[in-house]
Amino acid sequence: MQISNEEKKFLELYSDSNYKKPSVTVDAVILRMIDKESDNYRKLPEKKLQVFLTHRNYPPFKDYYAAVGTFIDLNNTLEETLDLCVLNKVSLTNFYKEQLFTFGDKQRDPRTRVLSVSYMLLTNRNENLENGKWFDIEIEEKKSTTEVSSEGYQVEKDITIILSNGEKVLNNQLKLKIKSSGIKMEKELEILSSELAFDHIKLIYYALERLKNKLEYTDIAFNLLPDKFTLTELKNCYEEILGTKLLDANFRRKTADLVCPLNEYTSDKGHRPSQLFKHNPNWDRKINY
Amino acid sequence: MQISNEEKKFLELYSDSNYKKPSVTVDAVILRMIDKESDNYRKLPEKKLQVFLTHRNYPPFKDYYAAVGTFIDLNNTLEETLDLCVLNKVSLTNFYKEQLFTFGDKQRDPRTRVLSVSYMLLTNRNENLENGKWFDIEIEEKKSTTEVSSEGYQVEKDITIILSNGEKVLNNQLKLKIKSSGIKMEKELEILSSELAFDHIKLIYYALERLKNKLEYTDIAFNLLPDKFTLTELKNCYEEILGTKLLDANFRRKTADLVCPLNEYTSDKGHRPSQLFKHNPNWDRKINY
DNA sequence: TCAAAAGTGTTGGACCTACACCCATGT
DNA sequence: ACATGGGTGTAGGTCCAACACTTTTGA
Repeated sequence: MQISNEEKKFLELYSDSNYKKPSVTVDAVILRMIDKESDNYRKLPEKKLQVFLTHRNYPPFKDYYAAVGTFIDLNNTLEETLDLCVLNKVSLTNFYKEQLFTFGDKQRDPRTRVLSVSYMLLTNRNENLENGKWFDIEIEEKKSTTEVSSEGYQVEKDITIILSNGEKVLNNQLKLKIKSSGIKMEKELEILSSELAFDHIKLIYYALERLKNKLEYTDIAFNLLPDKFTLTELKNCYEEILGTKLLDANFRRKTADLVCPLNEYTSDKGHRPSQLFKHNPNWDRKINY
Repeated sequence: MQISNEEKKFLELYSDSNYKKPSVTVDAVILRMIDKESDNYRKLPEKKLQVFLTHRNYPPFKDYYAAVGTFIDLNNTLEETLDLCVLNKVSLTNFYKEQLFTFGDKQRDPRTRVLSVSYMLLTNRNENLENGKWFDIEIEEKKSTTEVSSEGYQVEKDITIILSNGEKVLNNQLKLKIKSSGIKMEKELEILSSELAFDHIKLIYYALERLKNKLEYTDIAFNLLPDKFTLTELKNCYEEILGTKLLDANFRRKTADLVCPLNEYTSDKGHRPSQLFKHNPNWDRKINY
C-alpha cells in the first residue's frame, strides 16, 4: 500500500486506548510417545502417548495442571511468543508445531476475558522437562444418543479423558454434540467435568483429534519417533494414536514409501533382529507436484 | 473448580490493565457459487466461485476492499461477534461457518498490533449483499523452484489470485515456501503484492485451500448449492473448486450416497431433462459410527 | 526348544479409471 | 436434424483386507 497523506494523518491521530481489548494467550499441547518397559525380556516396550502439563503455582487454578502457555507479547508474533515461552518455561526446542484453534468463550478464565490461540507440539525427547510432568493419556469415546430423521441426525458422544502420571489421576468428561439439520452441521464440545485448569482439556482433545486425522495423509507421526526405528515401533505408534490394531503385513506395504531402510539391525531382543528405518524426507513430493 | 478463599482474594485484587493487550478482529471470507449465464440456449450456466468483499470508506486502507470483519466485542463469543457483524454489515444469516486460522504477524495493521481470527463462510444466496461486492476468483499456482536432496526438499510456489467484479480487477501475488528438512516441515506464506486491505488475501487463500481439501471427505460443497440441484450442477461446483475436470460417470457413482433423488425434473433446457437431487443429510453417519 | 517378533506371499473382493454407448429434449 | 447434456454399462487395473506361512533370535 502506498500511504496517502490522509492515511498518514489518520494513523497519527489514531489511539487504540479507546477500545476494550481482550487478553490473549498462546497455549501449547505438548505430546510425545514414550516406551513403557515391560517385564518380559521378549516383549517389546509398549508405546504410550503422553501430554506435558505444567503445575500452576499461583491463582487462578492454583495447584491445577495446565497446558504450557503465556500471555502474548506485543513485540513478537504468535509463534515467536510460543517458542520463547516453551524455551523459557520448559526448556524445549526443536519440535513440530501446528496451530490448532482459537478459543474465545466468555468465561474461560475467571480473571478477565481471555482468548487462547492453541498449538499442538510434537517432540521425540525422552527426558523430563522442567516445571511440569508428563501424563499418560487414556481416551474413550462412546456414543450416548443418536437420532435419525429424514431432516438429518443428531449424535451425542461422551468422551472420557484420563490423564495420569503415576501419582495423580486427572479425570475429564466431555460431551460432543453433532447436529446436522438440512445442510448445516454444528459441532459443540462441552466440558462436563474437568480436573485441569481452564478449558485446557478441550485443547488436548483438539490436539488428539488433529493428530489422529493427520496420521492418515501426512507423515506427522515421525515427529514422535526417534531418528531410527523399527517398523513395528512405527506401527505401535500408529496403533496407540488411532486406538485400533493394524495388520502387520498391510501396514508395512502402506508405509513403505514413507521410510528409508538402513543397513542397521537391532539385537539383544530375544527374537529375530529387525531392520532399522528412517523417515523418507522426500515422501510427500508428489502432493506438491 | 471449587473456588477457594485464596482464589477469591486473588481475583478481587486482579487487574488486567497492567498488561499491554493486542486488538483482535474476527474476519469472514464469505464464499458463494454463482451461475454465469451463457448465450447459447443449450449450454448450462457455468459455475463461478465468488468472494464477498466490503469497500473500506475510512482509513486505514481507505478505498481498498477487505474481508468482512470487526473488532471483537468483549461481551460476546468469537462466533457471536462474527454472526452479529455479518448480520449488521451485510445482512447475511444462515450460513456455514468454520474457523480457519488466527493471524498474528506484527505489521498486519498499520494502526496497532491486531490479531485476526479468520472464518470461512459459505452461502447459497444469489442476491447482492449490502456494503460490498461479489468478486470472481481466479487462482493459479505454479511451482517456481524445487530442490531435492537426501536431507529433504524445498518447494516454492508462485500463487496468483485475481479478483474481479466487472469493474475492478484486483491482482494478488503470494509465494508459498515449503521447506522439509529431516522430519520438520515448514510452510511459509508470503505476500509479494496485493491490492486488498491488510493481509486479507492470505485469508482468502486459506479459505480456498480449506474448501478444496474438505471437498474430498466432507459434504461441505452442498452449502454452496441451492436446495435442489442436478448432478451436473454438483459436478461443475466440484470442478470449479478443484480447478480440474472430472469424469461424469465416475462422479455420479462417487457422490451417489451424498444425495437423495427427488421426483422432479428440469425442463425447457434444450436437452434431456435432468433429475433433481437434494443433499442426503444422513450421509456421514458412518464417520460417527 | 520355544515364545516373540520380523518379514513375505497370496487370494478374493472392492473400488476406481477410462471409455463407449444410448436417451431425451427444444429449437 | 442436431447439439447438448443426462445417464448407464463394462473391461481392466489397482489397491487393500485378511490370512497363512517362514525366518531368526536370546534365554
